[in-house]
Amino acid sequence: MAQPRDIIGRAPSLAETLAHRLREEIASGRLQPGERLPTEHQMAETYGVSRPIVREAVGRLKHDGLVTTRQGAGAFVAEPGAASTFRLDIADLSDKVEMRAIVELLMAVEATATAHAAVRRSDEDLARIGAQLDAMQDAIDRGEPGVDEDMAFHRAIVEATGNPYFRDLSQFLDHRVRYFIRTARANTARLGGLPQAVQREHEAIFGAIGKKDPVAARAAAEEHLRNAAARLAVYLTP
Amino acid sequence: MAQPRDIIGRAPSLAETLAHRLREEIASGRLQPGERLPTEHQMAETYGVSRPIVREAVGRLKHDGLVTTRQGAGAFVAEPGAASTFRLDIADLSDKVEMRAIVELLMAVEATATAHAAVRRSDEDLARIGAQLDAMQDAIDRGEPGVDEDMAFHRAIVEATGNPYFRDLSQFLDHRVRYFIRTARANTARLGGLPQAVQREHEAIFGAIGKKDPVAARAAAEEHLRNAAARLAVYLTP
DNA sequence: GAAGTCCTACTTGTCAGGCAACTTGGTTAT
DNA sequence: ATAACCAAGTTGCCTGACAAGTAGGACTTC
Repeated sequence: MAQPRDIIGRAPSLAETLAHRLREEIASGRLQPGERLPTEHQMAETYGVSRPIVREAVGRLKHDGLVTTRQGAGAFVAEPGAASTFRLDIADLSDKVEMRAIVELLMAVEATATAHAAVRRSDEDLARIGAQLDAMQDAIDRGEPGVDEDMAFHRAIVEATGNPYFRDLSQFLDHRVRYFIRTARANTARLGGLPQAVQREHEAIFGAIGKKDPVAARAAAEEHLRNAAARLAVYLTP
Repeated sequence: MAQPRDIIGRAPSLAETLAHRLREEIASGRLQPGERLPTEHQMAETYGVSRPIVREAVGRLKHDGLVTTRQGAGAFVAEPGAASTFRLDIADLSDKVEMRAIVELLMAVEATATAHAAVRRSDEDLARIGAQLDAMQDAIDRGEPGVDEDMAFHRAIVEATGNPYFRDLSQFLDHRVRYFIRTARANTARLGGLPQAVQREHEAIFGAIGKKDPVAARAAAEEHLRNAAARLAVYLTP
């Protein structure tokens, strides 16, 4: 079986490789929904691996909701939509186009989340957001970049939406973007650009949420993310 | 080891159960990033399962990017942000609140995608979208609900964004919502309500994209999804 | 005494074989 | 013809083992 390299250059396990192949078989439609997969013994033979490896690979697809297994009956590919995971594998971490696409998605989610937060936030939510804003200001005054405080500020906002899926997806994308930047350019700790500029944008967002103005909140969030993307761009290859 | 039931009532595999526990350990912070997990032998003993089961569980976390393993060294929990999958596990399929939260997220993604499509669409994109619109009309004329055509119409739009992440997430959420409705209420084939009403909303979206008007496109998409959510609500428990 | 080298215990990756639980389809008995 | 039954096949799980790689201590050498 072919042994492709992962993004770090390490050889993935046999199970990972086989899972990837099966995933492609399903995605391409060569394995139709409802169709039964070959038995574990057959797959073990055709791919030249042992049965535990096949089990591990099938287990991952099952984990992702792509197949279901019935003891004694076999493994069947699930219908599209049964998949319970959204996979965000980025080909080239340092590619500007890729990063722009991700940030664009983050912008859509977080801008809408901010608008929702403006409408639904309780006074306690607002207080929590304000506290994080102050914490960030304190960090800036101490001369720190305030990365953690920055993240906590945004987290407090998406928490205020009251929609756990918004919160989780937003956090996921946010972490992902920051992580990629960090690995692509390990030098800079200042992810958000000049802290003062970031803080002013944060204050605009906070103000809109305080006034319960969803349109202004969305606009402020979009402006903030647009600027953040522009600041990040300098770290990326053209 | 406790054997919880999954949403369908089947007992998940031991590996799935263990993976879930480890996932919680990480999410809760009891296992800090960079920290080493117990060895497979230790985990096998403490959880009362065999090593292959532990391997399968750890393999899934590795698959999701939550841990990394180094042969001879051990398994280490990755830093937040390294996770490459976004999980969308819904507790209660027929719960109105859950469904509303999901649809709200879908609305954010798809409305923004529609706005982007309006700005960036090529003439070929527009033609493809129009073709799907016509196909849906044909299906309606034949007295069919046109579910597949409906999905194809939306797919053509998100394709036109030129952003694969928008496309994939949109498709994922769309599939997910339709799937849940289908399983929660297996009776109805007409997911979208009256086809004529759906079609009129589709035409509004198409018109806005044709005029390259992002604001109108967003509004039309939001209107469409709001109505779709309202139509779905009758199938759900209060 | 300090530095470098080697070696051993440990950990993960993989394999082989086997038993239990379950499904399925055909066979047999009624 | 129908119902009960059985046997082959499949997944779920386990034990035991070996190979490959890591890490830390012991040993040698300067």
